[in-house]
Amino acid sequence: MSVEMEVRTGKTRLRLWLKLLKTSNAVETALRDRLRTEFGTTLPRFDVMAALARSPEGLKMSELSRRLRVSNGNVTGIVDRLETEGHAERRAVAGDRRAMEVRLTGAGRSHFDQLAAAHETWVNELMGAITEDEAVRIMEDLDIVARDLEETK
Amino acid sequence: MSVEMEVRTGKTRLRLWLKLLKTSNAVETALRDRLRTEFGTTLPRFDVMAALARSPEGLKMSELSRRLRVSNGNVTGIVDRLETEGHAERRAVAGDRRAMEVRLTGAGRSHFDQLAAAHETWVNELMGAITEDEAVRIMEDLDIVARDLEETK
DNA sequence: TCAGGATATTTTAAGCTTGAAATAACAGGG
DNA sequence: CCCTGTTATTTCAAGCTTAAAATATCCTGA
Repeated sequence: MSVEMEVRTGKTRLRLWLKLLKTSNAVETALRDRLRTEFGTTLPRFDVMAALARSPEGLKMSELSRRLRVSNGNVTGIVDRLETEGHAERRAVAGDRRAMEVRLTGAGRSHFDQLAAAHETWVNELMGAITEDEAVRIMEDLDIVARDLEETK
Repeated sequence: MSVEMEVRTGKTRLRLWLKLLKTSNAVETALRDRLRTEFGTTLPRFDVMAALARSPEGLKMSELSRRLRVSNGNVTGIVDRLETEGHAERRAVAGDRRAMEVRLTGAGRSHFDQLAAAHETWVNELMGAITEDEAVRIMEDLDIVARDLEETK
């Protein structure tokens, strides 16, 4: 590859990254706004509830932290708020006094079901411009980026 | 389109969104970490410096806020820190006592040049898996999503 | 001129985020 | 049984982020 080509490739990737960032921030902001105005909640709380909804038997704080790829201290604060709202609860883990198991309450579960339905509708609407084939193609590309990143780390 | 197709399309778009979010968060985290460990700075400060670097004549706070699409109050805090570091400075605007013009200092400019070079290298490395053609294709798709979003808003 | 609306910026309160330090409890070897 | 290293969680300090309120200034039409 010529020097000129390398330079162009470089700039193209930088441009791609900037557009990727801008678009995903814009979509994320739209979702955040709707969660806030229509349901009075936040994306982090939604993410935690989604993880809990997938594990009705409950998850330990550290497991939640690992799955969501956020710090332990972060999860503490978000679960605190969910607990205050009555959407989640902590319970002691039998046989390990260090650990706490978190699960959705009944109210949390029905609240989440509403959120999840609205969320899926919004995403379909926001990403409506992308065809099924393109979506698959892009996901394959992103998979490689994500895998490279995982390996490097 | 059949009901089954619609359902599948929906799930594909949701999956695409989740992957898009995950990948861009992962890339962003990698960039953040490197800015922190190698240069002791942050992505928001880098973004502000990048905007200032493009306008050597200076930018008003509100103009900075508009270009970066972040709140006014946010810009206030970031510029405060850049100023403390000696990388940016505020100056009164002739003829409008409400406004402040921000610009990079000499030190800020040379610091930014280093950051920008490293940043471009990192992005090339992180996005290396994507070919030039694919990059162009994805950018076109994302453009439509971004444009739809802009219109809706 | 001056009242009222618009504009520029900062302040404030609340929440999210991290990395690092602090607590507490567990588990295994000696 | 105790020492030591590990694991689970919380606390802390700092920074980013927003929306909304507060300040200060500008501008325009009556």
